Amino acid sequence: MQYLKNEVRNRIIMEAMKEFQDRGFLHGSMRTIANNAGVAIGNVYRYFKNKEDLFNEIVEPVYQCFLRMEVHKQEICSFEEIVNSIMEVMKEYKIQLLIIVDKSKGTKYARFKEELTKFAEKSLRESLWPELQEKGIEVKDPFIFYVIASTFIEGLFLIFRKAEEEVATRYLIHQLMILFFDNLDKRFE
Amino acid sequence: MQYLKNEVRNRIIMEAMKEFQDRGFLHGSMRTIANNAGVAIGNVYRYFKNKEDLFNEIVEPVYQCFLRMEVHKQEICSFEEIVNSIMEVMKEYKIQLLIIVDKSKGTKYARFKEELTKFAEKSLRESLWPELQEKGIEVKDPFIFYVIASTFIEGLFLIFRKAEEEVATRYLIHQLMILFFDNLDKRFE
Amino acid sequence: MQYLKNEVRNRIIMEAMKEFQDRGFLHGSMRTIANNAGVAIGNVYRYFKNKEDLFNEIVEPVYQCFLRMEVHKQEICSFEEIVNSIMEVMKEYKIQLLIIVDKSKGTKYARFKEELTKFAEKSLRESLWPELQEKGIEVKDPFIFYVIASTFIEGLFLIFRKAEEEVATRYLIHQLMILFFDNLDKRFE
Amino acid sequence: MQYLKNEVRNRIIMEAMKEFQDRGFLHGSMRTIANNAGVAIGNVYRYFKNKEDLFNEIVEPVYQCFLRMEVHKQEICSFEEIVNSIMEVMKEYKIQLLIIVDKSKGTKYARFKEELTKFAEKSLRESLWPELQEKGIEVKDPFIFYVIASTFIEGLFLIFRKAEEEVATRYLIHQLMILFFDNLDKRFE
DNA sequence: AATGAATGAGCATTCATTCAT
DNA sequence: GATGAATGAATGCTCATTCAT
Repeated sequence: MQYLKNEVRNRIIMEAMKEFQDRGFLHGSMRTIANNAGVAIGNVYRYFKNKEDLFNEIVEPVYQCFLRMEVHKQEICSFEEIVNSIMEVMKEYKIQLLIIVDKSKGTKYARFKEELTKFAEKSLRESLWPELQEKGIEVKDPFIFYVIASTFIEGLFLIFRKAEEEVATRYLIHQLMILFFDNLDKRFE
Repeated sequence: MQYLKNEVRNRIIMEAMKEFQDRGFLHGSMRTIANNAGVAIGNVYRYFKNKEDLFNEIVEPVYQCFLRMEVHKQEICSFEEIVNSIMEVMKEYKIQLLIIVDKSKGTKYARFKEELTKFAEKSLRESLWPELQEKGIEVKDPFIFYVIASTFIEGLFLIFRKAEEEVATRYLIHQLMILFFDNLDKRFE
Repeated sequence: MQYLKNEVRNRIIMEAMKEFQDRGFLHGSMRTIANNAGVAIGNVYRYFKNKEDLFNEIVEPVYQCFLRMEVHKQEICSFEEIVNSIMEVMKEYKIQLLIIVDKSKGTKYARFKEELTKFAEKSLRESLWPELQEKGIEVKDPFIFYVIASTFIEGLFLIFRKAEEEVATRYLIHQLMILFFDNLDKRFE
Repeated sequence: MQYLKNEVRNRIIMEAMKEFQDRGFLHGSMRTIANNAGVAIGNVYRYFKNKEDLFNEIVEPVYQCFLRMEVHKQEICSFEEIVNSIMEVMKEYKIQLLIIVDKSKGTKYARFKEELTKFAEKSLRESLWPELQEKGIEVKDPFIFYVIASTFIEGLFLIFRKAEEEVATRYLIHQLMILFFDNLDKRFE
């Protein structure tokens, strides 16, 4: 580590985030990243082994957060806790989270949103099903739970994408949760 | 030789739909389309100026429906009518609709889902706002209407993507509408 | 197969042979081959899947000959028959043989000369050893058999590399065999 | 700081020898050499102008020996003396000799083995020709002398490459010389 | 004297598009 | 009308070499 190194690394990471955000992993161009970072293409490869590695470097911290979440399933399995976890990650890694969710086709993270959704669905179903059975409500097609989980998560990320200020974000997510889950069981009647 | 021409044209369109559905506009391969259509690659370019044009040809009818919907907004501005329109389009142009929604990255239709959402949002907002104001309910951030519209539309397409049988589809969409809009105003209180 | 095709293919093969002969597989440049063949680089890949495939196309026939030779070991195991086989191949595939022998580093054929040498050594040893034992001659280091086989084969290819006319080639190889093998057993005494 | 400089220089040379021995001039990596020598890559270029120069530095002494041999040809023209010279060089510069012979593709020494062979051939021819003419033996194609020289030298280096112990090496070379040159003239009859 | 970050030409390969036949 | 051979710009990546520190 000599002069500049970290600054250059950061510049590359920043431009890579822009590029992957714009064009996704598959179409993001290493040359474009290098040019925009004001760095020769060869130099990028001093900092990152290859395109996949550069992508991973951006996105791995976010992924690790979710692995940890899955490990602690027992304790935090309530839907609200999942949402809190996501928001926690969001605070620190906004762009990275949006990249792993929207732009990771072609990488090992490609199914991240799907996994996240399945995880959320499971939690949702586990909390809702007993309630509904108690009330004698029959759910004809359980795929609806997946739809709820998926659209809710979509809504969450929509807010994140748009969000610039924390108070507004909190309000929107709070509102979203009310809209989605307040008296949710009654709406199945 | 108009008949022959149309037959070839249709074969190309059909294989293009499969290819774009599978791999999206950006990754869909003209060569693959030509091969699967049993047509020389050069001949594809007699029927369609280029890849974008071929894509447009597939997707434009769906887009036109949407444009018409926008033009007639006075008459069909209720949210339910929008949903009905989408379902109408869906019946005739299922694959095309899913392509324009999911696989149009890299084309001028890339923002279709967004536009559709904005349109739906407007309608939703127009029907909801007066109701809420009557009740003296204040909505701090109207972006929430966009979120509702977007997630609902997401849910709709989720069901379409999954759907194989009409009865199940209808049930799921019915359920979805109840979950999203039943007593929606109360959930803002 | 339309106009020109075979002619172009041959031109590519010919220039590839020159290039691989000059610079070996690893350093031979596809661009150079394309340029010298008067063909766009992309077009080369219509005829050959990749560099390795182009190399194989050149060299595989020669390799097949030797596989056949190994299969028929029982019948043609005498050293002279091996030489005859090599010469047979040489007549048809001179450059190809020299390429597989000298320029195949980086391909699956890289150990071809070594294998050929081992094969020749085995045959030589099997014919020589009994003779020597009969005469009570002790060979302190059997590596000498490998050296004989290897240098002889080297000599063979040297002649091939130089050879332009068949009569001269035949004479040289005849002479080489006399020099190497005439009274070879006596020279161990 | 001459002492320090020489120590570094030697370390570079040593690691370069290993690298060129392993991977040849063309594939040998300056970075690897620098790393293994525990020296910054830039510093290598203070000691050696470029890769070729570093290679030359390793190999030049051996080449000089050969040049001296050529200059003194009047005195040392007998074939045996050439072999002795090679073995002399071998003792001091084993690795360097094997490098210049086997790994110099891409450098000005690429044809070293050929030159050496030509030199040996000349000497061989000069000693053999009169003998043969005396006996009235006609050699149809004098290229055979080149072949003998070349294969013999090949054998020599084969033994050197394999050799680990001096006694075995001496025995093998002795055996080789008998096999190649004992009654060589008779084998032309 | 020494460092290692930076450079950029080079590589094999892909693919939308063109055009001679 | 139709063919598919030909084009060449673009991709990810490597590595000898340079140069600011």
